[in-house]
Amino acid sequence: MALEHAILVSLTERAGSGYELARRFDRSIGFFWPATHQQIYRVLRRMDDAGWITHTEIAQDGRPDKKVYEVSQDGRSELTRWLAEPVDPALLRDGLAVKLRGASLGDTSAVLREVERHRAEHATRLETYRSIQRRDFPKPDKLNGRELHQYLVLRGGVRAEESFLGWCDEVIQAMRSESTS
Amino acid sequence: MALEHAILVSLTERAGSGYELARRFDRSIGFFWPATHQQIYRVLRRMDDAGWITHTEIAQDGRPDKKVYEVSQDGRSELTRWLAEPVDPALLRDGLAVKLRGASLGDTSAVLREVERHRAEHATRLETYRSIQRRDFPKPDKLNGRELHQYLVLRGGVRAEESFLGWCDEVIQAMRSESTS
DNA sequence: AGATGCACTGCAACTCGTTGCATAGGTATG
DNA sequence: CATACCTATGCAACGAGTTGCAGTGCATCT
Repeated sequence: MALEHAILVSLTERAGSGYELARRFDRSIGFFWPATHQQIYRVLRRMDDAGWITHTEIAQDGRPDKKVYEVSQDGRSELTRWLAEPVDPALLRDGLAVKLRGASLGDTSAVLREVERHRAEHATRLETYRSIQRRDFPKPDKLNGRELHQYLVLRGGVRAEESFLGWCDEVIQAMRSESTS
Repeated sequence: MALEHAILVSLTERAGSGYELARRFDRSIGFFWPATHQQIYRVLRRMDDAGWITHTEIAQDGRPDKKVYEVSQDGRSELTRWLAEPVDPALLRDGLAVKLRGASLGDTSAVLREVERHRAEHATRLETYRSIQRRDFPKPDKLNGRELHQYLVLRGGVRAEESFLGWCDEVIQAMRSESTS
């Protein structure tokens, strides 16, 4: 019961087709709530049936018609209702931690290489978030309302990636000095 | 394809019944790979069918018989195979971030209270991890092998919760000073 | 000319994960 | 004495999420 709400938030900011939503998820809200185009299409249909959104078919030449969705009054009510309701705190679910815990039952150096690979991946994501921050929020002190909230969400991403990165470094260092001792 | 492996890691450390595994998940490995008893029972059966584990039925009086599972040779091979294979870096999936992004479409102060609630929850988890660290790993410099790896996993939990906590504080501060300006 | 890729929607089949319930005797709490 | 929780396993039903495939037509690369 939450992809619905992520879509409502995104569609309230701007109407769009399923495809456009999927692109947006790849670039922004999906950093914190990942979803594939398949999930999005299915949920859009369900939301349409429930009356939370309406669509307008737009004929295009050269490519298939698209359905542009908008949030209805019912959808807006549902969104405000949900905003006032508690959500579960984010749970970690990290395969790398499981591997690390089992590392001594297999090839420890392969696990170490895996940690190094994850380190690189997290560094890339961190750089992505930081460049968005530089581009869209150069003066964070001046923000308020929706822009402030978007900035704060991005800060969460930056902090999470910094934390992962620091952890990878700690693990790499500990495992290296162990194997040479 | 990963709860299997978390179970293999846990069962390799010690044999146990489905119920015991579910308790263990609540207290340790499940911090990084949550699972309910239902999931665990179902996956145990599948793993048993695949020959990765074997079970011994143990009659008990006063309570139902239990099946104690052990990792087989095939299970050990599967585990080492998996350890050498890449896993996807952990994805965030945080309902609070979605709410924050939509905060200005509803009751902003309700969202702020929600952030405060999450802050308290993360502080509790952090204290849990820290007390495990104090109890089980008072001298982290001396560790190696399996114990070192367990310690490092716990460090990941500590870092993640510290990061969430810091984020909550940043959000709370920014939202409070906005509403009074 | 042929291959690849993008824009756009969607079906089908599957696994993963959650929730509610059932059973059954035990022990602890009020 | 009643209520509730603990141990222990499991079914049934549902919703969430993934993967593979399919079709159309234009644009771009080789």
